[in-house]
Amino acid sequence: MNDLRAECIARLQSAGLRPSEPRIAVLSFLMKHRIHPVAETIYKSLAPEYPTLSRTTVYNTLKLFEENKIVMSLTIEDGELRYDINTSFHGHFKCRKCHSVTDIFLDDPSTRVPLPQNGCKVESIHLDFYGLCNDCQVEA
Amino acid sequence: MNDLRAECIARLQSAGLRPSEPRIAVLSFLMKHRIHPVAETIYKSLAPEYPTLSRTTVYNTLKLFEENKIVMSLTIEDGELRYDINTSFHGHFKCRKCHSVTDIFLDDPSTRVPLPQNGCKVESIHLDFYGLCNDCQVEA
DNA sequence: ATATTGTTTGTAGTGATTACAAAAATGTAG
DNA sequence: CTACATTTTTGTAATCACTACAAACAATAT
Repeated sequence: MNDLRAECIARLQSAGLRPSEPRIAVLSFLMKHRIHPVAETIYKSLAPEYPTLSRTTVYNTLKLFEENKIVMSLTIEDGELRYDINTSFHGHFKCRKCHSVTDIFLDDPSTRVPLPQNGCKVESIHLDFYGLCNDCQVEA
Repeated sequence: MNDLRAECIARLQSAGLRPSEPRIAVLSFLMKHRIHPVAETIYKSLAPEYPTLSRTTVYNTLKLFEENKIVMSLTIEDGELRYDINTSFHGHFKCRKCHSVTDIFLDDPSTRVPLPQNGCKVESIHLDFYGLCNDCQVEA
């Protein structure tokens, strides 16, 4: 179980960030639970184990991670900023019933996602799908 | 200039909505200015001509339009819900400098956008590009 | 040890959106 | 036309995610 912790520490250090307890905790959560959580989810999950942890710290830490390319943020739906530990290009699917967000991996995204042909300089791409996930189709 | 007004009225009626003045005004704005505006932009723009118009009415009207498939909403960036009068599938480009949002049309989206292969039922797709638009590259 | 810098915390604020209930407008039945 | 019902609009207050800020705390350097 300390493999994860050690990996998080190494990852923080190689990004030039001090491996403080809150940072390790947030990063561990993201590594362990690949659910594209919002800040509040992380805070609620960590609060019991880290009683002094502040909501603000979670927000700050996530922003710091994003600036340092440790995570990327997702704006799949308005009013909730989600975070993804996987920074390589892939799509996302959000279920309108259970609200879960899952990764959609594409074999060769560079050839399959059409790019704008109007001369603008594309720096990042978001591909989001909405609908009903496997589980929710059954009960729908 | 009354062509637009007449068209808006017809469009509202065919959606089963009463063509009230605020509804015509909001719809006309969306038809005329294809800038994917947020509610506030529409409100600020219409307020001078319709002094009694309420911000709430703009929000309500946009939500009503969306429910009736007259517009679609875009969550390109968190904290701002934009509205698009073009409900057919196309992508969007948002410039990080001037914040403008432009349409990206794709020749044959169904064949070019990769779909999830995991059995989930896709009901809508959002394809968003971020970067520098033509104009902003020059001054960058 | 002390100064300096970096990190965390709690509170208060912001800004977009929504809830709600009253007021106004519109439609309908007698 | 008039009275009543329904729909639409309005303004205020509330909500919710997020951020600003400054104090408290921790780590590191001199």
